[in-house]
Amino acid sequence: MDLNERKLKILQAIIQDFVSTAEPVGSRTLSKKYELGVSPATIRNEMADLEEMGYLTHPHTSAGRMPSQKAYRLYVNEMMKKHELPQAEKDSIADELYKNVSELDRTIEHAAKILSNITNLTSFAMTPKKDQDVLKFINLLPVDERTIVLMIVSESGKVSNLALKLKTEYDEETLGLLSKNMTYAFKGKTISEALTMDIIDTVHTDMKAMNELTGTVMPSFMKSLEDMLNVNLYMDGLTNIFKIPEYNDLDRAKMFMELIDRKEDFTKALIQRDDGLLITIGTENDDEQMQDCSLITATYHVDGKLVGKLGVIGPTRMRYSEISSVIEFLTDNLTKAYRLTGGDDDE
Amino acid sequence: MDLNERKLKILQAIIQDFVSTAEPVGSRTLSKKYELGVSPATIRNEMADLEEMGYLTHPHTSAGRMPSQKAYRLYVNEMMKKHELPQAEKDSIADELYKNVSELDRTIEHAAKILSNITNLTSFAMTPKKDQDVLKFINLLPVDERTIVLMIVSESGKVSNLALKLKTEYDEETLGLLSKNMTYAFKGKTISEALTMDIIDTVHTDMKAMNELTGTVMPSFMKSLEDMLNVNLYMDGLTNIFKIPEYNDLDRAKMFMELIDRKEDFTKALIQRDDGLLITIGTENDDEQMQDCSLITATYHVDGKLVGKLGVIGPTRMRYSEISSVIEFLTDNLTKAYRLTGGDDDE
DNA sequence: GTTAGCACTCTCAATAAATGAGTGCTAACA
DNA sequence: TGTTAGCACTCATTTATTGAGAGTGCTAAC
Repeated sequence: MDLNERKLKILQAIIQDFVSTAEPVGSRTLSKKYELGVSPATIRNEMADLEEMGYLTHPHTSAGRMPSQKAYRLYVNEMMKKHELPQAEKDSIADELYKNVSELDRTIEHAAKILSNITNLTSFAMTPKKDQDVLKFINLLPVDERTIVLMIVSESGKVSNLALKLKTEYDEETLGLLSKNMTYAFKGKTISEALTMDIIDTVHTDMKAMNELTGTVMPSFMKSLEDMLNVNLYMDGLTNIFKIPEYNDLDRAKMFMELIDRKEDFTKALIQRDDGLLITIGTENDDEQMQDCSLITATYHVDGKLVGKLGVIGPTRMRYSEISSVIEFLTDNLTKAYRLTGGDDDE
Repeated sequence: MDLNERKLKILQAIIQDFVSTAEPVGSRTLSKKYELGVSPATIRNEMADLEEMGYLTHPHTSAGRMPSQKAYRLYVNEMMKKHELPQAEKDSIADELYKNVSELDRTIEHAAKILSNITNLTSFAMTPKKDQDVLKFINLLPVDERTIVLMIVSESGKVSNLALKLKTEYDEETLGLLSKNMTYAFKGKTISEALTMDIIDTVHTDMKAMNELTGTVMPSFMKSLEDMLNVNLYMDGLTNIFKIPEYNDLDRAKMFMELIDRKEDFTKALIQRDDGLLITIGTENDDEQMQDCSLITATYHVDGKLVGKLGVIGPTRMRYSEISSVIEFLTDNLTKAYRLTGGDDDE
C-alpha cells in the first residue's frame, strides 16, 4: 500500500489534533475541523489503511484513531517543519537566562527552570562531563595555623576547593613548594589522567616535612578530583505531569515520578545519549520505564569542549517541533555564554 | 468531662492503630486488638466522650473514629515516649552519613536521602544560613594573562570562588596588593556587613591600575558574597508520598507536589521556624497548603554557629516518636562532623 | 473512487440495589 | 452506678443495569 499525498495529509491532521487534545480523533471531527476535501466515509477508509500500515491505533472499536509511535517517528523525520521562535520569545528566554549567569551550576539549574516553564513539561539539565577537563594549577593556601585551603583550577574555569584541617602545624614555605610541585606534575593533564597517576610518587621529594604534608593533602586532592568528575542533574517542572491528561492516573503518575526519582540511573541514561539534538520516542528509549515517554535532548559546550545536556521528558504526544526549537535555542545560548577561551565575556 | 486513665488508654490505642493502618478504627477492632479489659459498648461510650472533647473525629456516622489534630498534639506533648534507636540502626545511619562527608552541600544532600529512606517520607535538608559567617581572607590568583580567580574564605570553612575573565591584561603585583587590601578591609566582617559596606571606597587608592582592577573585580566580589548567602534546599523521597494512603488521591498528591515544587516559599517557611527539634501539626503550620501535613524539623550547627535545618513532611498521621529520634540523631551527627574550630577532624 | 446510510460495538455516566462496618440508644445486669 | 448485650439505623462502597453517545465498518448507490 502506498503512503500517498492524501494519506499523509490525513495522518498529519490526526497527529496535530491528537497532540493538542489528547483525545482519539474520529473521522467526522477530522472532516469538520480540517479542510481535507473529502467526506468522513473516505477518511474512514484511509484511516483503516493507515492503521493497517501501522501508523494509527485504536483504543477500542468505537473510538477514534490515535497516532502510533511509528507515526510520530515519521512526523519527526519527514513532516515536521522547523519551528522558528518568534523574536519576542527569543529575547525573553535570553534575558531570563543571562540574568542569572554566574556559577555554571546555577545557570544550568536556571536553564532547566526556564525550559519547564515554557514547555509545560518536566525538564532536566546536566552539568558537563569533566573527564576531559585539563588541570591548570593547584594551589595550597594558608588559612590559619592548622587550616589550609586546597584549590584546583581547570581549563574550563571550574574551580574546586576544600578547606583542610591538618593534624599538625605546617610551614608556609613547604606549602608553597608543594603547590608548585603539584602544579608542575599535573598541569596539562586531564582529570581522568590525573586520577590514574600514582600521585604520591609523582611529587615525592627528599624532604621529610614535605612528604608528611603530601600524605595529608593527597587523599583530599584525589577526593576533590573525583568530586570534579561528578555530573549534577537538575530537574524542574515535576508537577507539570499532573497537567498532562495521560498522567491523570495515579499509577502512571507514580511510575513517572519513580523514574524521575532514580536520578543516578537517569543521569547515566542521559550521558549515554548521542550528542546534538536527539529525539527518542517510546520504545526507542532503552530504559523500560521510559517506553511510553519521549525524550528530547540537546548538548551545550563549555569552553568548546566539555559537553553538557539539557532536555525534556514527557508523553509521546508532544509538540516535537516547538520544543526542539526551544531546547536548541537554550543550548546554543549556553554554549555562547560559556565560550571561555578567546571570548570577550567578562564573566 | 475528665480525661481519665481509661480514656487516655483508649485514645492512645486509637492513635497507635490509626497511625499504622490509616483506617478509622472501630470499637470492636479496638477491643479485640488491644487489652483494654472492657467491652466494645463501653469503648463506644468513651469514644463518644473523647469525640465531644475534640480528640476524635468521625468521617461519617457509620465509620470508626480517627484522632484529631488535638489528639496528636496531646500525644506529642504528653504521651509520647522518647524512642531510643537501636544501636545497629545508629551505626548504620552514622556509617552511611560519614561515608560521604566532603563538601558540606553534598553531605547535606546525602543526609536528606538517608532520612527519606528510613522514614519513608519526603525529607528535606537546608544548608546553613550564612549571614553571620565571618570573612577570613580574600585572594586574587593569577591563572593566565586575562584570567584570575577570586577566592573568598570564611570562618565556617566555606570557600567561594569564581574565575574572572578580564577585559585587559593585569599585573601580578597590583593583584597581590588588591588581595591584601581587600582582606584587610573585610577580614572579621560578617557577609551581611560586607554587603552593606561601600566596597569601592573601602579599598580606594591613588593607583590608577589598581582602581581599574578594583572596578572589574568588585561586582563579581559582591555577587559572590550574595551567592554565599544563598541557602540551598535539598529534598528527597518525593515519590514516597505515593506510598501513603492519604495521598492515593490525585488531587491531594498534586497539591502536595505543588507545595514541594515551590522551593523558595518552602525554604522561607523553614528558615522562619524555631530552632531545635520542632513538631508542627496540621493547622499549626502557617502555610495554607501545609495545613493537613505535619512537619518535624531539627537544627544542626556548622562551626558551632551557623544554623541549618533538616526534617520531614508528611501526613498528620505519622510516627512522631521514631521519626523525631532519627532526625535528632542525624542533626547531632552533622553538628559533630562540622565542628570546625578546635576539632580534631582532618576533613 | 467517493459517499450516504445504517447496524453494530464499546465506553462512559447515571441510577439502583445489595453489602457491610460501625454507631447510638435502650434495657437488662452486677 | 457503671457495664454490657442487642438491635435498629446510617452511610460509604461495591456491583449490576441501563441508556446515551461517539465512532466504526460495511453495503449499496452515485
